[in-house]
Amino acid sequence: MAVNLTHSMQDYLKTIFMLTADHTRVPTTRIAQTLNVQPASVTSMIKKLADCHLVDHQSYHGVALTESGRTAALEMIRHHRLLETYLSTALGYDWADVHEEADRLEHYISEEFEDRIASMLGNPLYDPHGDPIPGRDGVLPPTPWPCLLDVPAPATVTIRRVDSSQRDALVFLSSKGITIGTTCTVLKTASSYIMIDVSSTHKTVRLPNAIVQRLFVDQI
Amino acid sequence: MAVNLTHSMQDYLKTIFMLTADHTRVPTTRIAQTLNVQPASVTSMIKKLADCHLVDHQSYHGVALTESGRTAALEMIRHHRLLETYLSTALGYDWADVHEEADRLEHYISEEFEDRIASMLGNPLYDPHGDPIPGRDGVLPPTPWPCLLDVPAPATVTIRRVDSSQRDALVFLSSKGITIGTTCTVLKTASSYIMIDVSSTHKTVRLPNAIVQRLFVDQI
DNA sequence: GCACAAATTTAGGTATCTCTAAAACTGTGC
DNA sequence: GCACAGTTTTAGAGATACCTAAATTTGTGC
Ligand SMILES: [Mn+2]
Ligand SMILES: [Mn+2]
Ligand SMILES: [Mn+2]
Ligand SMILES: [Mn+2]
Repeated sequence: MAVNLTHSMQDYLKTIFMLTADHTRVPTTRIAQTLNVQPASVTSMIKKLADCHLVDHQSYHGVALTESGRTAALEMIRHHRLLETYLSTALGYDWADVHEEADRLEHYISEEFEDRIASMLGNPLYDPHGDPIPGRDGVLPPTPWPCLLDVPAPATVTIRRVDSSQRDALVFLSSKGITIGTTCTVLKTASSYIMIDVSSTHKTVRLPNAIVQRLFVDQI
Repeated sequence: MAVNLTHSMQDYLKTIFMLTADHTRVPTTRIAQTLNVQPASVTSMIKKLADCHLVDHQSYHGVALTESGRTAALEMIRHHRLLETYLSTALGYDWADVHEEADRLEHYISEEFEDRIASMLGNPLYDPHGDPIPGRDGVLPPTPWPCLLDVPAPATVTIRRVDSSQRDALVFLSSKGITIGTTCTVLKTASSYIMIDVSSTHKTVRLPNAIVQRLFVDQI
C-alpha cells in the first residue's frame, strides 16, 4: 500500500530484517535497543508499518516482515552494501569508515545511482566486509563460510567475511594486514586466543577470541 | 549559534544566496516561488534562520545572508557542484540529469566524501554546466564570460557556461553536440535566433534566442 | 493624505518522528 | 491460580516543517 518509505521506515525495516535472520519474530525492545530509540517509539512506528502491510504485528508478541517489507529491507541493504563497496573501491575509504557514510546515503541515492555504481564495480556479490549484496531481484549470494573459531590448528585459511559491527575489530585487523582475501595459517589454538601467520606480511599475529569469533573463512 | 543545519535550512540558505547574487535583499515571495512553498512557510523559516544569525531579516523588507549564512550556503553549493561534476565525470551521468541527484545528496555527504571526490577530480573549479565551484575556503572562481546573445557575427567562440535551470535546454544542446568546451562559429545573427557552425560535428545549427541567452562564451 | 492592492506576517492546524509517564498485558515462579 | 516483574502499549506532549485563512503592513496612485 505504502509507496513512499521515509528514512525512518527504511531504517526500521532494515533493522527488523537483520534481527529476524533466524526466522523468528523480533520483540519491540530489541528493535528499540538496535535503533537507539524508546520502546514506545518502536510501537508507534510498527503500527505505521503494519498499516502499510510491511510488517506483521501481533500485539505483545513481536513483529516480522511481510514479503513486501522484506523486499524493501533488501533494497536498502543493497544500497548500503553497494555504497560500502563503492566508497572502499572507488574512493579509497578505509573499511572501518564505510559504514557510517553508507548508512546515511543509502536512503538518498536514486535507482540510477545504484545501477551506475553497481555496473562500475562489475556487479559485485560481496561488500568490503564479505557481507552478501542482494541482487536487484532481492537474491542474497551465499555465505557458506565457517567461523574461524571452529577451525582447528593447523590449518590454512582465506578470510572471506568479517563481522563489521565493531569498528575496533576492523581497525585492529587492517592494522595487522588482515582483510577479505587474506590467507593465514593457524599455528596454535588456545582457549582465549589463536596464533596465526599472515601470508602477505609473513608476520605472526595473536588474535584474541573476541576477534576470532568475528572471522569467517574458507579452508584450503 | 546554530551548529547543525537541517536539510530545509540548507535549502533556504542556498536559495537566498542565489537570489541575492545582485547584493540586494530578497523578498519572501521570491523565496517561496523558488522553493515551491507558501510565503507563510518562508516567514517562519526565516525567523528560525534569523534566530541562528544566519540571515538578517527586516520585517516586511526582505532578507539577506549574514557572513555565516553565506559561508553555509557556499558550503552547500560546493557540495552540489562537486557532486554534479563527479556524477558526470566518474559515473557517466548526462549533464541534464546531474542536478536532481546532486540536489538531494548535497545535504548528506560528509566532509570526507567531499574531500575525496574533490581530489579524485583534481579539485575542479567549474561544474559540468560551467558554474564555479567554491573552494573549501568559500572563494568562487571567476566567471567572466559574456552572453552569446551579445556577441555579434561573425565570431568564433568556445562555450564556457550554460544556464542549467531549464533541463530542456540542456537536452537540446547535447543533442546538437554542444557542451562546455565546444567551439562554434557564429554565422548569422537574426532577431530571434542565430546560426552557428559546431566545429566538432561540422554541422550548422539554428539556436533560438531562448537558448542563446543561456550560453556564455569565450571569444577567440 | 488616503484608499487600496499586493506583500508579508500571524494564528492555528496537520503530519512525522521522537520522548516520558502511566496503564495494560504476559508469562514465570510459587 | 495468582502475584509480580518485565515487556509492551497507550496517552499526551515537543520539535520540525509544511499548510490555509485571517490579520497587518507597505507603498503606489490619486
Ligand atoms: Mn540508515
Ligand atoms: Mn558491510
Ligand atoms: Mn537541496
Ligand atoms: Mn550545475
